[in-house]
Amino acid sequence: MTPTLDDRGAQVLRLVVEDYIETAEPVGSRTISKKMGQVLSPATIRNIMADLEETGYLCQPHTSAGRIPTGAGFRYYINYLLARRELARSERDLLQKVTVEGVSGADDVVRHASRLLSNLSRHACVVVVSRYSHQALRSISLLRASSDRILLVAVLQGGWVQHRLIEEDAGLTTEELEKISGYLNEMAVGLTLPQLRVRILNEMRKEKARYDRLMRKALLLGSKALADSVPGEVYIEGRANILEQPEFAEDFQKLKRILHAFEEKSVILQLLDAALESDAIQVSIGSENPVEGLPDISVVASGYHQGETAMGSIGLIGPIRMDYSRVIPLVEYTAHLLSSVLEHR
Amino acid sequence: MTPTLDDRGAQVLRLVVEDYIETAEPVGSRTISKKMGQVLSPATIRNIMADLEETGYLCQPHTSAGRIPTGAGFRYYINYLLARRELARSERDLLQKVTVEGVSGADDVVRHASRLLSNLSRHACVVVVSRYSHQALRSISLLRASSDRILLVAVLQGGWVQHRLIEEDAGLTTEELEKISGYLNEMAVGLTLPQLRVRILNEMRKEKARYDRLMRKALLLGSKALADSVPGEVYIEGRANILEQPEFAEDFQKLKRILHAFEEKSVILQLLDAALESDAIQVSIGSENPVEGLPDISVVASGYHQGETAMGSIGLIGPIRMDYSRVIPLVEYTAHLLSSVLEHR
DNA sequence: AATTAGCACTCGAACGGGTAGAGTGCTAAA
DNA sequence: TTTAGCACTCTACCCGTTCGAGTGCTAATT
Repeated sequence: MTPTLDDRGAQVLRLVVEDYIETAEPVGSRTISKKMGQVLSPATIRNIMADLEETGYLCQPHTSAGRIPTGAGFRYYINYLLARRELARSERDLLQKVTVEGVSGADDVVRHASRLLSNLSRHACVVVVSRYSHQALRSISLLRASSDRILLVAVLQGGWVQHRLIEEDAGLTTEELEKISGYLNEMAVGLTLPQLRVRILNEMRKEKARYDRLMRKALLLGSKALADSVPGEVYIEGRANILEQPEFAEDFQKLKRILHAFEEKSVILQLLDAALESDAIQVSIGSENPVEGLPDISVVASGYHQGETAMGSIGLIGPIRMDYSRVIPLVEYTAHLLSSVLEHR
Repeated sequence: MTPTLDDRGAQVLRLVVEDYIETAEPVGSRTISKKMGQVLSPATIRNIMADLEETGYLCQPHTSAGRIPTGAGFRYYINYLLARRELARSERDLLQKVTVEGVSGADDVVRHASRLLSNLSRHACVVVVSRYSHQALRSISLLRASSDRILLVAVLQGGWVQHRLIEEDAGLTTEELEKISGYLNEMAVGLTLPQLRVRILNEMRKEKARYDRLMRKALLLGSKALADSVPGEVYIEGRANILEQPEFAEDFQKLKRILHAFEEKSVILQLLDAALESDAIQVSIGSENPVEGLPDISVVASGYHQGETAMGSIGLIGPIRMDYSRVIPLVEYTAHLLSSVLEHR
């Protein structure tokens, strides 16, 4: 599929991409010639660049400017030319420390990781926790919250806690509540929330004929609590990093589109969707990303999991001109870290 | 203190402010003359405006431009000249509906309100929930979260739920846990979280001499859970509205400062701090606000409460040139709404 | 056959002058 | 006290010029 380049072409492409990542300016033949130690003259480079332009890897913003990489150029770079710059020991330690230390719930873990990742990368970091619903239940408890409200607390496999208030007028005594709790627990443990929901609906059909008032109550409360599906959470840290990118500072329209996107949970979810199920890094460059109307950003994301279950994804959002050689190892490491920290919860 | 203006001066000031709020452009004498139905000629208006400039209510960005109001000008306008534009019935209904409907926890209530308020006002809306710690406890429960973690769930007066995971290696049985729960509950009910903390520390001192193992455990767990103070929450909705303001679209530096501020919880807390204790609307104009380095924004905020307890504040953040006549009633109504909705939780 | 020097060409950014227009302040008349 | 009149000021905008970076092409060189 992708046309393969000869060595020289590849090297020039690599240098152009890397220079452009660094400067955000079109790259000229002279610059590349210098970077190669003047093994080839600017004129030769020009010929090579003209070829690269024909192949679709480079383009010119206008006739008398240098070249900038196209989406395809970046794609080729990432697929074949990228030299990963692994994290420094100190960075790994920092991430590890911050992620583990002084945080209690699994929610805190991902938030801390996100914050730090955005700081280290100087890009906006997004974490999606979408798969509460894939985690098995460890326990369910019902607590009285007020005279007409009951609090259902669900502890999931691995540190996630969900709670929900249910309206409930029939004055249940503490003992009854405990009994109901017990019923629900018996049904629930080991199931996921959606599975529990289905089970409750089934039981309700059977139960109609039966007599146990409390069991009926248990089913009713359970079905109320699970009526709406479990929402995912989206945390975004370091949005303001977007402002530091010259391409967005100069083009206000692009900036607006991006910052608007950050306000819409659904858009963010779409952007990171591809990474959800996979443990491998997903990179979507510019118009490759699944959201129409955001052709100017790249997303580098990876799923993270808890035991066998995919739990969500973490990713960076920045300009197409991201420093992939650094950003990819960063995201990768953080995702692995999350997975391993969460495993022991 | 504040110099009082004669009728004409006040009217001109009012018209200048209102025109400037609308257009974001310096206002000329001709415009004002027209707005007054040409009762006075531009030349006269110029004299009046020159007076207003001397008094410090207006200023000129440069010699041959119209006038724009100073901070003091806005302050005078808000204190003495503002004509409130009350909300339409439909808006009140909408706010009421969205705030009450389909939400369960008190947290949801404020978030929904915030979102809607930002939409109605077209400004960024901030809600602070800082006073969990002022709410009395209704109940405390301990649940086993995993083999080495216990989940403490605290239900506060009025729909707020706090939970925290505590590391705990000594394998406690369910019965023991229940008993400990009971101990804590006895101590806790009716106290606020900080009060409970103090009480636990006191009891610990006394308890040292005594013998009850479970009671000691209860105190230990309680003190662990309450070690760090209760954090407040800050929700920001509609940040992107800032981008629609011409003054920020044109001045990138200002924009950056504001969006950076949104990333720092502490800055936001400072901005809304004055509103916390008070039920009355607080307006801080430009450099009046307590945060250095944000002289270009105004904050219109009000506290909201639950029963007798101040719970937090809700406010709008926008350019100095906000439409106060509309924004003030909006915030006021929403804050009252929050207070009344939360009261019945 | 590949490379390169040389050169004409193109385009954008930066600079400067000139103009139009909005708005002012001042003065003198009403 | 108000206002008409007028000179003045300043900005925004347009336009032409220049400068420089970078190109493509061609012909000479290796």
